[in-house]
Amino acid sequence: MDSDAGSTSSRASSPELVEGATRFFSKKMFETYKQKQTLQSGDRQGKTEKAKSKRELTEDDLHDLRLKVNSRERKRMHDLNQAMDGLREVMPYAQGPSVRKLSKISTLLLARNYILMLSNSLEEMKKLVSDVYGAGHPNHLSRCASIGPAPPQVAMHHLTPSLHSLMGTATSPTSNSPQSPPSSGFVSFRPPIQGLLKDVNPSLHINGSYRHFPGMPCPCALCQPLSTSGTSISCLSVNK
DNA sequence: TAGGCCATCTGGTCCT
DNA sequence: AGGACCAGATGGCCTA
Repeated sequence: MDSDAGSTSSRASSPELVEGATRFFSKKMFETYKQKQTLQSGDRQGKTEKAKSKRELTEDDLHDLRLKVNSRERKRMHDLNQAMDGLREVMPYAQGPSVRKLSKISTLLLARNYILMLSNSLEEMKKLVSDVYGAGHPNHLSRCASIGPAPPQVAMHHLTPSLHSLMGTATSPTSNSPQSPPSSGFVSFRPPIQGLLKDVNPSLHINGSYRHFPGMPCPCALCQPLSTSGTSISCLSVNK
């Protein structure tokens, strides 16, 4: 039997199962399967070489074949679920043992909206950067723009409201806009910013090795807002 | 208890 | 021929 046949599932939902090596194959299903095989082999008698070779399979061979196919299919679905978990991990929503995980459909819909939101934010930031750099600060441009666009933090202020509007139900599970995923999995909203920024060392930018993340504010001193009031776009303006 | 979600089995189809 | 992919069927678990 395939080594994967013993892989665990988060749910024990199988019907009555045969013991031991055939534990993933229900007795009822196997009986049904045997009956079908008998009928089919009778119907197709002499039709094709393929059918003939199948008829020659013993009951045990058919059973083993079925187990093998089932095992592969289980493994395929487990891989798919792993990928789905990987997607959940990078989605901006509350995660933890006390939080019900997103359903598959919610995960996919949220991922779609998240990608759309990021694309929109990126476009907005590109516009802002081009506007600002159009009347640019020569010194700042020489240090930051050559590495890549250092998005103004004003864009980040737009980010969270955009996410909330796109996800709709993140904080108010009763509303359901067409853009919003089903509300069942949502408890609260966790912006992804902290996680993306946590490994960034602000000092790196000064010596030119800081890597700008698309959509992320530059943490270097040059790019910090001058004050906490108003928009931080001033860090990129010629007035700085 | 109904409905949502899920895991699993299964047969068909397509691809290598 | 064997494997991957897909969709339908089935039944279990959980929640409102």
